[in-house]
Amino acid sequence: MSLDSWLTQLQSTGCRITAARRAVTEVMQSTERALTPVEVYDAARKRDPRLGLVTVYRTLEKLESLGLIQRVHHEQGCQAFLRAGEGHQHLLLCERCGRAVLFDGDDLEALFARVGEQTGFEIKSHWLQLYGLCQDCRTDL
Amino acid sequence: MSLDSWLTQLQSTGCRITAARRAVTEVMQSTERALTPVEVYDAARKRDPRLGLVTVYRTLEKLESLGLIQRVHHEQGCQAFLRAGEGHQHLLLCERCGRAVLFDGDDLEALFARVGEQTGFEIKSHWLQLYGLCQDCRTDL
DNA sequence: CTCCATGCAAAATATTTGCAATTCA
DNA sequence: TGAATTGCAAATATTTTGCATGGAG
Repeated sequence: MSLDSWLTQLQSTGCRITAARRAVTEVMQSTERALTPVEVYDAARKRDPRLGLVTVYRTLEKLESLGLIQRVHHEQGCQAFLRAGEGHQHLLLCERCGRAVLFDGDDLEALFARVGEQTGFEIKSHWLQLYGLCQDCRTDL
Repeated sequence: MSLDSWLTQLQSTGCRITAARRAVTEVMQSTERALTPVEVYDAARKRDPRLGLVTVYRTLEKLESLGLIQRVHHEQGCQAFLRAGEGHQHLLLCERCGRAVLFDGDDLEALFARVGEQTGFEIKSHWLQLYGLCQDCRTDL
């Protein structure tokens, strides 16, 4: 997914393309790690120095509602955002460097069926995140 | 796990058993839903009207560090707490009434092995929550 | 009697809202 | 041009900290 694709999607929902949105979008598009609003703010100000933190919040909200970015949940906090996966993808996060990787998790259906049966619940959605050490950090210790 | 068991565990780490801790513990022990600090505060004040919100925060922190309660993550927020599962248990939450159920998730090992192999990560831990409708809410719609 | 624990008030964070000025289309 | 967007300041919400008092052991 390219920058233009994200901007086009923003535009197609009636948004105008501004310097602020372009800066935030570029940052979120290119990061390997989940970023907090303030981190996005700091990074995006290098592209658009007039950018305000409030606009970062508003733009992140917009990108999230379009499904282009997702919130990443962590022990230490749940304010960080990352580009979203496509389809049934889940997050794998490096505990040391923060790098995030998406992986497919199609083979969870059997588990859901079993749990649904055992509990009487109708399973609607799920949420899975894995934590570990990425290849670089493993060899780097 | 009984109330006394939780209090004993608190005591064994050097904590004194006070009215405040007893009230918060009783609330967390008996709830079917994840509760925010303020919800705990409101419920626990019925048992100990002099209780302050700050003490609720401090007691929840203590219970969490003992592994007796866990934080529950939600789209709407991640401040709610619930009793913790034992062993490899995960959360199943009803989207309508909030009821929480724990289920075993031992059969995720194969998935982790596959993902580890594909990504080069050494998987250390994971985090899974399911969402759906509980039996009551299904028939109740 | 001795500390640990408490509640209050205030500080520190994090996020949202109101609004006049700006700017994209 | 005109409505959407912005940044600022201020309001809210959430969580943490300092400190004098109170209470468990």
